[in-house]
Amino acid sequence: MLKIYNTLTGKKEPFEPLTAGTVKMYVCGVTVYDECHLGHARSALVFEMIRRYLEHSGLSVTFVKNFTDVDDKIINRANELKIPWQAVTARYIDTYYRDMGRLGIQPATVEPKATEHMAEIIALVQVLIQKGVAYQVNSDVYFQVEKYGAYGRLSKRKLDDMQAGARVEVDERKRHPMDFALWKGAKPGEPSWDSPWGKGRPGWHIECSAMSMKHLGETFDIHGGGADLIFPHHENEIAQSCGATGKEFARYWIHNGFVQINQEKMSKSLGNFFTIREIFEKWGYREPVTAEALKYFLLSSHYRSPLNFSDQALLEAKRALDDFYDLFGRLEDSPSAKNSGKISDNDPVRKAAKQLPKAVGEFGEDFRDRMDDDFNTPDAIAMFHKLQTLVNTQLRIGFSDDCIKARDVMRSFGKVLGLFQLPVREWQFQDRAIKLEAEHLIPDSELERLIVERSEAKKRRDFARADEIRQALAAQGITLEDRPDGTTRWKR
RNA sequence: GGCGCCGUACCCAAGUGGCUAAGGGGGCAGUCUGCAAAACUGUUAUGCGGCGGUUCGAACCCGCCCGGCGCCUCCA
Repeated sequence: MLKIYNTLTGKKEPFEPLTAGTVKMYVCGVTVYDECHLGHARSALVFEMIRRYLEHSGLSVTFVKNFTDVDDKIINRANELKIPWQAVTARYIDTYYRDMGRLGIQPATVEPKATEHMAEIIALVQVLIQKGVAYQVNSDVYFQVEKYGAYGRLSKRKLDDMQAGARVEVDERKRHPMDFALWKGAKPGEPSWDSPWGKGRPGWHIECSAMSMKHLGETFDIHGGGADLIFPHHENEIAQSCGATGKEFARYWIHNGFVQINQEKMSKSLGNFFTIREIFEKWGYREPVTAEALKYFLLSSHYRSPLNFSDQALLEAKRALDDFYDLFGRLEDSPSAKNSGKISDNDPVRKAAKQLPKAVGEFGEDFRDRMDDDFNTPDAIAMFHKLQTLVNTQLRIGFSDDCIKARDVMRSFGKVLGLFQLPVREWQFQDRAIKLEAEHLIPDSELERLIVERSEAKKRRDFARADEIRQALAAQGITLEDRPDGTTRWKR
């Protein structure tokens, strides 16, 4: 039974979709005024993992992820760049898809844009006015928070508490300082749409209410986003949506934790962020390799925890994956290789290897147990490591079919996490600086020639020459491994 | 000021009432190897920020304290 931590209740709850067998989920996407940074990558990856796991569990998932493409920040950016605001949104929607593509993130089922839902937005604002929970001031429309009794439920705060310390601009036109804009009248030159209140544009939160209700219905299962959206964005979405329909809005609220740099939140305002593009460009590996290292890194801590990013942390992730791909590679190269001569029958290795079939057989169930516990990906990843060790242990004795079964299990369940999907030959093993040099210095044909020469040198016991070749290659980032069957493997 | 989260080994990180506190990295010692590499084995927290309390029993619950972070303003 899947349990999900629900921000609304502050508890892990059994997940029971509204309609058995299906899940309707909405995740706040990006406001397209700048390039995505690692924080966006985490959010995207976390919810992709959740979606995949739900699908893996046999549920049919409708996943909606929006673009907010009208907003003050977009207008500001357009002014800065002296280009039309539509050019800003078009540019950053492109870079969004470029970055998500690099990360290997699939598109959502529906990816609606705010600008394409003006009719729904305006209709929703009208309903709120009719219901008496919103009011018009000149060409603006505000939501009246005091009319919504449960305001503050999601973010666990009271209107009175917020008043006390909030640095709210004094706006005499608002009936309560926390009232927020549903519709903003347009100044000359700003993007605008016709409405009953004159030309204007939607406030920040209303587009998500309109789009989620249009594509998923008035009540749906999961609503997600970064933890910084809890207040005010999601709180206001709930107020608007429930205010309009009188029904429950989203039933489970899922929020991912922040990416941090030196223990501080990565954010635009602090200026301590890395864009996804920067990471891919600076890191030096091919994109699928960098993407997988990022995924491993981001999923190796729980989705709700803060996660400190550093070059070293990413390298650790990369190295962990090296070991998995190395194992996959050894299974492909010569699965018939035997190495059992030196292992006696009562060696502990033999006993340990006996656990492999059981571990393979129970992997699926164990995986489900851990993922069912609020998507415990770090615990799930630990299982992969355990299985990896068991396969390696078995390989010390000799190849068995269970090794292949284990590999298939790892690759198949790895798919849920977006891991272990690359062909081994596309993985890159050595550190990037060395690798970049090596690519230019040694052609494969020359490499093969040296390996043959070394192997001949070894045969005539000319170890000096053999070592000379090994060291020369090592200097260029190529590692040689002599295998039990007499062949030599190399890794860059 | 209000609300909330977190503090587990050298580093990263699971575990939230009950067998010897997962897993990874690193270190050390072995096995294997012509030498290596890789892999495997053992080892590295009588203790989970501190002090009290509840309990037969707590890293896990309660209280206080110390330290860090977040939200309350745009933010994934």
